[in-house]
Amino acid sequence: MSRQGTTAGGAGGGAQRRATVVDVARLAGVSTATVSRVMNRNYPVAAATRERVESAMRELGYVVNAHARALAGASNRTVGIIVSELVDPFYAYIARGVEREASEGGRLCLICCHQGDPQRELAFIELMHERRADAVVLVGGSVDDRAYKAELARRARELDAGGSKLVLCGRPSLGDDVPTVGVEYDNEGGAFALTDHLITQGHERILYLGGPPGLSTAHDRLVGHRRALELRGLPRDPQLEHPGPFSRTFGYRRMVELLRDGPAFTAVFGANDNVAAGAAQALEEAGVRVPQDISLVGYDDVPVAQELRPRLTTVRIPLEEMGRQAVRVAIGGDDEDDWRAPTTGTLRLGTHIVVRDSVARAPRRG
Amino acid sequence: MSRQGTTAGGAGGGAQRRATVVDVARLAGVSTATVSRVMNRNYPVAAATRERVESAMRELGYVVNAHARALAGASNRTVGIIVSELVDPFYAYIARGVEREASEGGRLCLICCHQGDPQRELAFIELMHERRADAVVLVGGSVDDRAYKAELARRARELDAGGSKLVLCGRPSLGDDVPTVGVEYDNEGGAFALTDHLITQGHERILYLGGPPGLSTAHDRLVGHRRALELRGLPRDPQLEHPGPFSRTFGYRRMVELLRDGPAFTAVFGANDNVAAGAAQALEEAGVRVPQDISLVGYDDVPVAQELRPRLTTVRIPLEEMGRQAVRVAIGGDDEDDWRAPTTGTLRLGTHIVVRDSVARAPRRG
DNA sequence: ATGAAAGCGCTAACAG
DNA sequence: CTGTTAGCGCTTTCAT
Repeated sequence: MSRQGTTAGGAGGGAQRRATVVDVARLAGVSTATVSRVMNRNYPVAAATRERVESAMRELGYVVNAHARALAGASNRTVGIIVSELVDPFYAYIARGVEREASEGGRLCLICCHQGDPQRELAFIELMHERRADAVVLVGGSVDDRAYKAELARRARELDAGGSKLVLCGRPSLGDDVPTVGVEYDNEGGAFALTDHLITQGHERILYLGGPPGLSTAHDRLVGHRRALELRGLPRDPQLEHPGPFSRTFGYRRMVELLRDGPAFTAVFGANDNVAAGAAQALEEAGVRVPQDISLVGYDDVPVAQELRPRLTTVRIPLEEMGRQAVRVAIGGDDEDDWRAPTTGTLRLGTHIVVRDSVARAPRRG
Repeated sequence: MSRQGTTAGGAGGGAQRRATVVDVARLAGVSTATVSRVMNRNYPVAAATRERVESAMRELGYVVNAHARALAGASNRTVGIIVSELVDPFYAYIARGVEREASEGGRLCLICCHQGDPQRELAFIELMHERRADAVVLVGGSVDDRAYKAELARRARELDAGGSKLVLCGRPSLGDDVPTVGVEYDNEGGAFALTDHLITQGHERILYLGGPPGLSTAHDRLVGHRRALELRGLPRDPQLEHPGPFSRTFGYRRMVELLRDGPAFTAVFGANDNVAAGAAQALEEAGVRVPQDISLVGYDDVPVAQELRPRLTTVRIPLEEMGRQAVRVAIGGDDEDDWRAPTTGTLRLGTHIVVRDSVARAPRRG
């Protein structure tokens, strides 16, 4: 394992001193200002000089220090994304939108997963603020807790005071007096449409499964569901509402229990596709046919919806687009002058039902 | 839109001057050194003083500037992840491992997707180097191109010279003289085992579908497949090998074509689960039963493998664990002294077949 | 077209 | 226990 520092750049392993502008300047026989100018191409430099500087940089293996650069004034070209779980397609697609939009704007993304813990979420916002991210995108529903919201508002103000923006992506605003921007989609309306679709097919007893109580997304969907019931004059039976995690596992387990000793129903509304997928598995294992015996719907239209057999009827959300808009709405109106960028603007994206094969007319009542 | 610095921190919208250590120090009536000490808790400070400083920080809405901190010496506590696609579960699970391990070590992750473009990948490595990431994790197979590899080696050396590490996660080493660390799993062996499993079940004509030619992962899997064939004395029919993207779409389309006018076969080996999922759909639509008529296997054991009906027999890779090890192997032996951390160590993780329901004995030959 | 020098905000010796 | 001070590497006026 012998090693002999032959190459410029050092012999590896330790933290040798990296080349700096000063080194480059010296080697090229110019001033540091000139080096800076050739890097940033924002000022005329003689071709010959540029040539020498660039070759010096190459020879030294020079790589500019982004921290020094950020400190000296330039934006650090970073946007932060905070999600609860990276492997969940719902978040993954939004994150992809954020990443692509950021990347196209020459920015890099800081990402982190709080795994459903509001405290971690808050801590991550702080970390990204320390890094002076141009924007911090908070993805997904938020918990309904007074102290938490107050803390969030405080962070939003701090961020704003420094010229950054807190972006609420898929969650309600914190109030007009809190400087945030947002990108939303319609949870209430989508759920309403879905339940209405079910009712139209003759379903009157619809099992509602999943959605953490206290999470904004879950709350809105449930409200939409109830509104549809009400509008059609159907009773709301608490026995049919089963809040819980947005997870496949929950959908599966609860469905198994309910199949064993639950109330009667002809359709199942999974609060998201994951829950519906879990329910589908339980139904399958119990020998219940979808949609002949029981109809099933989900929400989000993530890939699993098309993977399921029968394919799942669900609500499509423009996930990736939301991610893109999140950074656009935060960055777009921020460096362009102070062009009256709405400090508290909220963009609302549309959703729509995707009818596939998991819903049929309700069986004749016994 | 008048603004009147009423609140500490300003009234929002623009880039007000943020509070700095100097401001805090002044307000608390101490020196900046003391402020630094209370923040870092790395040096004794009188309780009363600390109290005053902390309250000053609160009052000013002070948030430390990570760039200044990084510049002044401390590590910036960042690890970079470079994947080709965030929403692909293969990458998502590895990324999750990286993120969790990093997060547990108090680090934040920079992430980016090159979408299969080696040039973008290289560019991102540079960007992360500029940010002085402690480690840059390159995830997934690499293209077999001389110039590309040389460039990668150069970047690895630069990174190493600065005390960072390039981590090769799921791709071959660049050679003993290139300072990288790596975490691998066995592509060749897993494919060998899978094909052998198929042969044991009486299959002699196995269609091999997908895997971009020139991508290391794809190459190794194909080699394993061929070796199993050879070892059992089965002929290798070029007609049965159909390289292509690692995508569901490719699996579907090519399967459709092959079903129409391809050679005879009794089993399909999808180079990964995505391809297998696509093939499964084509098979289903063509009325071909799996596994009675045709057996099907995949690789990776991502969630879709369990979603498919019948459930897919595949090879399990410890995806998340690979991600965790990637940062461990890069960070672990780096700040602990210069404890002869192997500069070019490669960790190899095990894989194993997961037998589910998509393989049956080959139908009697007609 | 190029150079000199003043910071950016923080940490880390080194003194008290 | 606390203050002073010298950088860290880069950008950016202001000169030349």
